[in-house]
Amino acid sequence: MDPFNALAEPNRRRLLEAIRQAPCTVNMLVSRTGLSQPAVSKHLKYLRQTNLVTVKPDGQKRWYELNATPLTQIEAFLKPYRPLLRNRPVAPEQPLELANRIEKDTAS
Amino acid sequence: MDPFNALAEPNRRRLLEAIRQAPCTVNMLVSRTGLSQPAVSKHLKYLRQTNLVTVKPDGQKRWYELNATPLTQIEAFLKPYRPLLRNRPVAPEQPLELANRIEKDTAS
DNA sequence: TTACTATATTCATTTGTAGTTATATAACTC
DNA sequence: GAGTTATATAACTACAAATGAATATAGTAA
Repeated sequence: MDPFNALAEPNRRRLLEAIRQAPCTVNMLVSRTGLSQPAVSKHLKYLRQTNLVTVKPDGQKRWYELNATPLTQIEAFLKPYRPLLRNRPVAPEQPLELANRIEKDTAS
Repeated sequence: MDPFNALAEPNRRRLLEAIRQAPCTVNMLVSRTGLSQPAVSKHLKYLRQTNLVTVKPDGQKRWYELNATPLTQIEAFLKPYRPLLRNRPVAPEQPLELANRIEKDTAS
C-alpha cells in the first residue's frame, strides 16, 4: 500500500479530509462519516501504514493527526502534468455510461 | 474506476508517463514497459474509461494520447494540502517494515 | 483468398481489500 | 472487583482487479 493506493478509496479521502481540518479520534470519524467503527479503524490502519496519519494516545482515546509528507510523492508525479491543467475547472466525474459509449464508438 | 484508482496502479502511472511525453501506440508501450501486450491493452482500457487517454486509430495502429482533464479531480483534492508541502523534498517510499514497526510501537 | 501485423477481449486463477459481525484489549468509572 | 467506553483485531463474505494464456478482431499486404 502506497499513498496512491491509500487515496484511491473514497472513504479514506473523506477520513483524511476530516483529519486535515483538525485532529480526530476514531469515534469522531465514525460519527462524521457514518462508517462503522471497525471500518474506520481498518482504513486508519492503511493511513498509518502509508504514514499519512500519526496517532497520539490520550487515555482511552487516540488522536489521529495528518502527516502530509507522503503526499509529496503524488505531487511529484503530478508536477509534469500541472502545466496542462492551469486554471482548468475541476472535471466532473466521468459517468460510466459515457466512458463505455466512447469506448464502443472508437472501437467501431 | 476513477482517476484516483487509475493512478493507484504503478504500471498505469508508467504508461501515462510515456503517453504524456508523446502519443504512443500499444506496441511502443509494450516495448517501453516490458509488460505483455494484453496487459498493456487492459491497463489502457482503464485509462480510457477514466478518460485519461484518448485513441486515434491510424490504420492498424492506435495512437494513445494524454487527456489531462481528469487530473483536475486529483488537483482539487490536493489543493488544501499543498500549503503543507511547500518546498518539501519528495518523501522516500515508506519501507513496509518501518510502517509495521511504528504501528507495533505505538500500540504497545 | 491467405498470411501477417496490431490490438482487443475472453477465460481462469489469484490476490487484495471493503464491509460486517463478533471478539479482544485497554483505559476509565463506580 | 464489575460495568462501560474507546479502539483494534479476527474471521468471514463478497467483489474488484491483477495476471497470464489463449483467442478474437481488424487492418494490411501479397
